[in-house]
This record gives sequence, structure tokens and C-alpha cells, in this order.
Amino acid sequence: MMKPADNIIICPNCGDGQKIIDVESGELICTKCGYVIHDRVGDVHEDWSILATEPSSKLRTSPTSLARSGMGLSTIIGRPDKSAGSGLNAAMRSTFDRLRAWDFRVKGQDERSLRRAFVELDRLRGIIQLSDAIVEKTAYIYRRAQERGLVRGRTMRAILGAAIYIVQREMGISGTMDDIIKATNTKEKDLARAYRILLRELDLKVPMLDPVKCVSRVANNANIGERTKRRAMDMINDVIKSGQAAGKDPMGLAASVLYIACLCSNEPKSQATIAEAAGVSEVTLRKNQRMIVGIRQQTTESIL
DNA sequence: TAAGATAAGAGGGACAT
DNA sequence: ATGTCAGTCTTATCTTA
Repeated sequence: MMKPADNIIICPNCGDGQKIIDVESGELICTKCGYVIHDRVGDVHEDWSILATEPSSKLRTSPTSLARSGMGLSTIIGRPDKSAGSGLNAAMRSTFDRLRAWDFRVKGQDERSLRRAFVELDRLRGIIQLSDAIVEKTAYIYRRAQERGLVRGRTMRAILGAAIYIVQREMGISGTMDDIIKATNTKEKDLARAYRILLRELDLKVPMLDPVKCVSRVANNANIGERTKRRAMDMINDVIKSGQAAGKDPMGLAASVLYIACLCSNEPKSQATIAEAAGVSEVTLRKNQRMIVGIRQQTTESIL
């Protein structure tokens, strides 16, 4: 499912120029005070630092609007795959042209395997909804991966999927890995491994997904009330401040915090419900829960 | 310098309560 | 529904050739 890029606007509640981030539910939520607005305004802000280093290519002007036009509705009406034939191939051709322009010293064999990969990428594009911009950036990453010999010994699809995931994360599109797993028909382990390798070897940095955003997302998935959500957001900020959240899966933290918040707010939700909404196991939720409760006890004791 | 050994930490499954 | 434990996977660090 496609999500729009992050919108950064001013929060009308706390006003202080706080950021408001468009989470996948389509809500706008202030990362500081938790205020929720329902109007969707603000200019879409996209940045692509990697490609910005390419001097003469005007990649950012590529027409993504066409691919995006079906966003949202198309998941209900059905895939616009019929129109894919001509349009996509044209887009892929332009991608090829650009890639070739970047480096004309490609060897024949490399180019052939590259082409195979891009054919697969084209297929993926029809399954998951990928904008032109995503396809191009994915292709760029894949090409770099192949240049460094990272593809050898791994499946091409895993690398492609990982590249897609990275691009989505960089663009603030919180796509799920599950979609990619299904589309690429790879094992999660392979995909995750490829993902880590790409990050390390290509020096890519993906913005850590914001735990506050995660709380909001999970809360919406699990139909948790506004007050409880707010409480959970406060709580997770404390957890982050305590420093004990380092290296933990933000989704797991979000789930645990929400569970505790539900207990406090007398809004009964089972661990299973919340864990499922967050895409983590109940075990993880419990472990984090214990840790968080420990933190809260410590802080309250230190206050007393 | 590169490849193996070991330890620590995290997440998930199975079972018990 | 919730709590507990053993086995798995990954990364970092140390060792060995």
C-alpha cells in the first residue's frame, strides 16, 4: 500500500513550529504534543541526497505524478495493470538510458545481468505499487550493489527487494517488508540479510523510524482511543530519554507502551491484539513491558 | 590481512499457568 | 490470556594461520 511522503507543517496546537508527520493512516500528528489534525495540508517534501550528487542528471524532475495518480483508489478499484504495457516500458527505457548515461564503461556481461534485474524490477513494479522515482532509485542502488559484487552468492530478488525497501524508507514511505517479501517471493531472512549488507557496503543510511510514529500507527491499527494513544506517546518519550530503548525494535517498543497505556486507561486490549497490530510477537511485547515498567519505577523513585 | 571461534543480545516458538 | 524457558540468528571481539 502506498503512502504519501512526510508532510512537515506547523502544529496549530503547540504552535512552536513543531513537526507534524503524516503517518500511514493519513493522520497528521504532532511529534511533540501528540495533537492530531485531520485536514491534510502541507507541501510534500522530498529529498534525495544520494542522487543529488549526480551532477547533470535531473532525476528529481521525473514525472512521478503519473504513477501516483492511482494511489489509494487503485487498491479498491483494482490494479491499473492494463495500462502498464506501454507506459511502464517507456519508463523503464528511460531508466535504462539514464543508467547507461551514468557510466558507459559497463561490460557486456554486467549489462546483461543488470537488464535481467531490471526486467524483474519492472515486474515488481506491477505487483507492489512503485512510483517512477522509486523504480529509478532502486535501480540505482541495485547497480551500485552489482558493481561491488554484492549480488554474487545472493538472489537477485532479495537484493532488489532490499533496495526497494531502503528507497521506501528513505522517502518516508513506511512500506511494510511483508509486501516486498510476497512480491519478490524471497524468504524474510534473505531479504533482511540483503538489506543489512546493502546498508553497510553502500554506506546508505536510512532514517530510523520514529518510535512516536510507530505508536500512532499501531494505535490506529488496533483501534486504540485518542487519550490512550496520547498517554502512550508520553510514555515512549520517557523510554527514549532513559536510553534503554537503544537498539530495540521501535515497533516492539510501541506495542509495549501501548499495552501499558491501555492498562492504565482502563481500555482493555489483549497483548495478542496489539502485538499483531504492531507486527511483533507477544513475547517481545512482554519483554519490553517489563523493561518499561522498570524504568517507570526507577524514575518515580528518583523523584520521591 | 583474512578466516574461524566465542560471547552477548534480541526476537520468536512452544509450553505451562 | 499471560509468563517462562530453550534454541536460533546476528553482530562484535578475539584468535589463529
